[in-house]
Parts: sequence; structure tokens; C-alpha cells
Amino acid sequence: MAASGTTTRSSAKRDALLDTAEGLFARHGYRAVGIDAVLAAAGVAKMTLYKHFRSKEELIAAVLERRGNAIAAGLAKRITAAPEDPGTRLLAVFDWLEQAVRSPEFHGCLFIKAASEYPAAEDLPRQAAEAFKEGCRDLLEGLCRDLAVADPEGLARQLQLLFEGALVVAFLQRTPLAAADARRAAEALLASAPRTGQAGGGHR
Amino acid sequence: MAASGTTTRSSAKRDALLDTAEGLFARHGYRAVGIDAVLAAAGVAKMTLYKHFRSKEELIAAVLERRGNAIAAGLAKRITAAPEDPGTRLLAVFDWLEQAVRSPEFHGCLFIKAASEYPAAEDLPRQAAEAFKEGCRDLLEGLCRDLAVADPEGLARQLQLLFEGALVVAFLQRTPLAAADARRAAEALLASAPRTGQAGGGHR
DNA sequence: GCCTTAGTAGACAGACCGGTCTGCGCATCC
DNA sequence: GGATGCGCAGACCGGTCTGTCTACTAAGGC
Repeated sequence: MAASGTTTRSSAKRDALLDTAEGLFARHGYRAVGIDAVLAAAGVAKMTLYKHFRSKEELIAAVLERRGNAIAAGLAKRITAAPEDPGTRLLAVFDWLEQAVRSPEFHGCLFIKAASEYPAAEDLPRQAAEAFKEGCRDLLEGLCRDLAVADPEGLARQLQLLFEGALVVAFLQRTPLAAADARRAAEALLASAPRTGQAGGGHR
Repeated sequence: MAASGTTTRSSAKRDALLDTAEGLFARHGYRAVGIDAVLAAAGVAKMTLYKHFRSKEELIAAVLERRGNAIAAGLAKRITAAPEDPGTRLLAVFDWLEQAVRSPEFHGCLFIKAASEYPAAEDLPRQAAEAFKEGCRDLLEGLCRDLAVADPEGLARQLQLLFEGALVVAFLQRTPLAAADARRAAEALLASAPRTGQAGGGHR
């Protein structure tokens, strides 16, 4: 291939490694899956792995980065496909969530698990997880700002709680029902949020 | 000691093991902490551990069970100490949450992490985590039933999403702010929930 | 024909894993 | 004083972990 370029970057073997690693890590956890298991399942030699990634942690970080980009793309697609109404666009995030936890490949949030298993601030997986979840909150914040609510940042934080909570509960209970609950709760929060220019706390 | 009794059950060494293990597992994760590290930190011999627990997984399950009981007791204390008003009693759960994530020993939810690291249905830690979280939902359900809301089970599920979400976000962002957000969101959900005998979905 | 590049297979090192076993110290009770 | 039994220290087992290294193959560009 002419455009292959320097060394790393996209490569069939590299992609196979990332695909396989993502699946195994999702199903069994990061520390429970050894490098050799990934190698065997991907049909790749060990040296090839260490040519692309300096360490297992770096492989994990790469998996998370790729997965994060894929999620961001899927989310953006859903949002732009939604009608103009800002409320509907915001709720599209929860529609995406519903579809995500319904997928047979869903085994809990890769990022939450990564932060759990590599909890030190200097661990690469932890950093990748923090960055991704911050991006999620930023996305929600942007959508909330399009609403005529008095405190879009606060609403975004509340919605993120529903989002993460649904991921956790769907994983723990092995059922996607939590996503629908999250959507309903999001609708309620949205409807009862104080509008711009309005004083006070919603009810009373 | 006269009342020491048979063998297992409460014992100073056993308690030291559980205390130490809980701290290390919380800080570093379950698979990242070896048996030897727990032993060394607790000042206990290996044979003593295996006299009390059949395996590492069983030790983890025992840690989770004890911690679950402690949490249930703390929660119950807060709830019974709250005024008679059912809404206030329900929100006491989120006051407990606030205090929990503010503790310097908070390093994320032990149960969520356990289910992440031992995801198979037959794993003891996973089972302990599921049982505990089910108990949490039951508690919320009971409190919601004291409210005059049309769908107490549904409301309880939504509140649990906030609860778990706050645990995760507080862990990921290393700040207890999420707990206050969760409480505010819970208040909003509570205020906007359809009352008994009322039809429809809250607004419109 | 030659040389670079990407990849393979597999041995290897050194540490660490969970779990078992032996043997010793020490207190208690008869 | 002797027997009993708990807990301790630590050696030990087979297996697995991440990461390194060597030697070989095969495809393409010039």
C-alpha cells in the first residue's frame, strides 16, 4: 500500500488488535484479560502489538480513544438527525443510550470500568475515561444551552447523572429498562427546569 | 477468651483482614491487589486467611456483605432520624450520599467495581453487588410508596439512576459536587411526579 | 537483485498470582 | 507437667503475567 506512511497509524493488524481487545476487555474486564489472550484471539504476534503500543495500558487507552470517537460520532449523528426542537435533540442522547444498552455487545461502560481498574491519576486508562466523560458533559451542556433554561450547566450535570446511572444499572441488572427510565426522568427534569428570567426553584 | 466459640465468625484477625482488604480494594481495585498485600498490611498469616475464607473471591464477597450491612445501617439511621414528612425522609437518602462521597475513604462504589471486575453471573462478588443494589432499590421503593405518587416503583427506579450516577460521577471527577446535583434532581423529580389518582404524564 | 518494512513464531526473563503445606511458638486447660 | 489447638512465618507449587529478544518469512519499491 502506497499511503501506509511511517509506522504506526492505521494498519490491518492494529485494527484487529483494537477490535479484539475491545471485545475481550468489555466482556471480562481489563486486568482479567492477559495480553496473550488478546494476541491469540486476534491472530497477531506479540511483537506486532508492542510495535504499535508501548504497553498494555497504552493499548487500553487506544481502545478507549477509538471507542470514544465512535460514540461521539454516533451521538452526533442522532442529534443532527433529530428535529429542530432543542428539547427533542437533547432527548436524542437518551435514545442513543437506549440503543446502546440494548446492543448484545453491551457489557457495561468501558470507561467507568477503566477508571475503576486503573484508579490512579497517572494511569492512562483513567485519564482517557475522565477525558471522555468530560466530553459527554460538554455535549449535554451545549444542548442544554440551546434550551431556554435558567441554569443549563446545572441541568446538564443532572442529566449526566441519569446517563451514567442508566449505564450502571443496565449493566448491574442485565436489562436495558434503565435507559427508558432515564429518558422519562430526563423529560421530567427538562419540563420542570426553571426557564430563563424566571426566579425561584421550580415549584412552590 | 471464653465466648470465642467454634471457629469462624467474629475474630480479631478476621476483622483486621476485612478492614485491610476493604481499604486496599477500594483504593486500588480487586484484581490489582494480591492476597499477599492484604496479608502483609493486616499482619496476618496466609493460613489464617484461608481458615476464614475459602478463596480470594470469598474474601471479597465477605467484604461486600459487611460493607453492605454497614451502609444499610447508616441509611436506616438517617431515615429514622428525619422528620415524619415522607418527602424529607426520602431525601435523607441523598443526604447520606452526600456525606458518603465526601468521606476521604470514598474511592468509588465498592459494589459497582466488584461487578465490573467479576462480571460473570457465577462470580461471588458480582452476586453480592447485585444483591446489595437490589436492596437499595427496595429501600427507595418503600420510601416512595409512602409518598402519594401514582407510580412509586417507577419513581424509585429513576431515583436510583440519580443515586448510582452520583456515585460514578463523584468517583470519576474526584469531587463530591455530584451528590448535591443528585439531591436537587431528586427534589425536582419528586415535585413533578404525578400524584395518586391523577392522570397523564406530569406536564402538558 | 537488493533492501526496506511489516509481520510471525516462539523462547525467554523475572516477577507475581492464588493456594497448599510444614513446622514452630505460645497460651490455655486439665 | 503434659496435651491440645490456634495462629504465625515462610517455603513451596504450578501457573500466569507483562515485556524483550532472536531468527525467519514474504511483499514491494527501486
